[in-house]
Amino acid sequence: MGSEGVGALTAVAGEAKQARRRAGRPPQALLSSSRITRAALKLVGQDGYKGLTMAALARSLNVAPSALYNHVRSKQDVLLLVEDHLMGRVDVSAFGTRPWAEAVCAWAHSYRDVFAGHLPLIPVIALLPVTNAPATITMYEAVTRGFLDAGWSSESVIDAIVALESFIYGSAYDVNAPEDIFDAGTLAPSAPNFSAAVAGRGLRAGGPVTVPEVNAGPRNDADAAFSLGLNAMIAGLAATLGPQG
Amino acid sequence: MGSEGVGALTAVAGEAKQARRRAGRPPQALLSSSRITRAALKLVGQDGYKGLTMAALARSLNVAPSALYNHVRSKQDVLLLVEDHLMGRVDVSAFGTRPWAEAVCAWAHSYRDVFAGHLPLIPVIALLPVTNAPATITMYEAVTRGFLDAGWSSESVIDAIVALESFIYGSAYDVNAPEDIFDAGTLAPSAPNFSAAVAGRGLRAGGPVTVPEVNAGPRNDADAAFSLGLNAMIAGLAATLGPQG
DNA sequence: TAATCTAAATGAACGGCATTCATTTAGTGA
DNA sequence: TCACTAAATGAATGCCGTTCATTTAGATTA
Repeated sequence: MGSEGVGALTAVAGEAKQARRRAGRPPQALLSSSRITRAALKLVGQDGYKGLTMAALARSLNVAPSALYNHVRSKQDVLLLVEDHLMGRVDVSAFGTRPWAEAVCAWAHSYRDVFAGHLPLIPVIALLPVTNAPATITMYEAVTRGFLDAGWSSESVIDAIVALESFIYGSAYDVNAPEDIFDAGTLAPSAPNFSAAVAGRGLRAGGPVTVPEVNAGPRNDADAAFSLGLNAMIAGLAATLGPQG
Repeated sequence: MGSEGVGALTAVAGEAKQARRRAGRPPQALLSSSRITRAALKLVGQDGYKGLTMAALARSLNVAPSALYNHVRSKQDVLLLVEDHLMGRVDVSAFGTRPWAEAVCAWAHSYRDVFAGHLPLIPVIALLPVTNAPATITMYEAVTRGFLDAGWSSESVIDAIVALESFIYGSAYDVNAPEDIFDAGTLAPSAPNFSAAVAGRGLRAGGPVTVPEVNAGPRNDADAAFSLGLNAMIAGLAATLGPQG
């Protein structure tokens, strides 16, 4: 019964070449939402989202593709599962322990960093209702509390959060932009100011590529633009809050 | 020769049921980048991006799907063509005629409005190099000039533009979010502050759904969040600019 | 306990998709 | 005139998400 029945017909050493399971409901359920979520996340970690296909997901769970549809209505459902799981990794701990501006800053950075590695989920977050996405709702609750505690009115919190989120989503894309995204190529002469500004970008303290270090993972420009925009928006929002409560 | 050869075998009245063209290079080229772009745009206007397939595109141009690949390397190329065309619709005219903050505001609104109807292009804009996207480069040049004229340094313009663009992309998604995106459903009790704030959203001057009018096209909440965030970021950026030039 | 219902698996399809390739034809330059 | 290249057709490929009939096992009910 509990023997897991991993019997290969002729168990060749090592290679987990599973025996073909015969049709019909198995004694122990092979699939569940959380198993599917974990497998999907693992697949994405290996091959990215191009590797996340229903067939590959099924194979990684040692199951026929059609079996997935007993637990999930569509591939979108899988994406929603993954999205909600990842939302649990967004750090909201600064709300309640740090002042509002700092907390927003920490939350936003964490949020962006989590989803910069999961761009195909952004349309899912931005467009799908949060119903049945418990971790997502938990995150929103924590952030809302942080805003209310800082003096925000109930009527304007959501707009402020949405504005910040919009910026975060766009910034997550930017993290994945190639280094030469603003390379005008042969058309550079027709856009002299722009080209010069692109060339002069990152002439910041610390230099551009002067210090290779370990090459700093993602692009450094993206971080600079993110910090600039985030600080600006936080300051601007704080100013909005000030006069009228 | 120049007769266009639209000869149906038995020309039944009206219905443009084209005769099958025989294989081989036609006397007059049937395709070009601009024809492909226009056809793609028309298709998208009719059926949205789900309707934009290479097969449908070919059919609308009265051509075999494989013929497209003589003018375009991939479907991504088609998307890039469309993207660059649309970028020409983004209004940059306020730069040079209005003060910086106003110009940025007008540009950002126009930018968001154009691409809110073309969400699948956002990954294309955000991730693909601008090389060979002349209208896009032209847009950036105008915006860069506007920033430089307002006193921005060449080293920080691009970061500021990228920050604003990130916000714009995210906001374009938000325009398309369903009304009930923040509906927590059965989990609402577990997130009381959030749920209350969602319910209290849009209790602004003018009311929420009090005045149906023509139902105002896209969601009103999206506009409120966009304005709030945009004004905040513009104010914050202007403050950054002030002290250090 | 027997009969029925439902949950969860298989495996064979399906239609749609982007893309490739061999082939054909027409213009172009040596 | 002859090669070369550009631009079309049409058949084929492989992948992908999804559906459906079928099978088996557990759960519920008579």
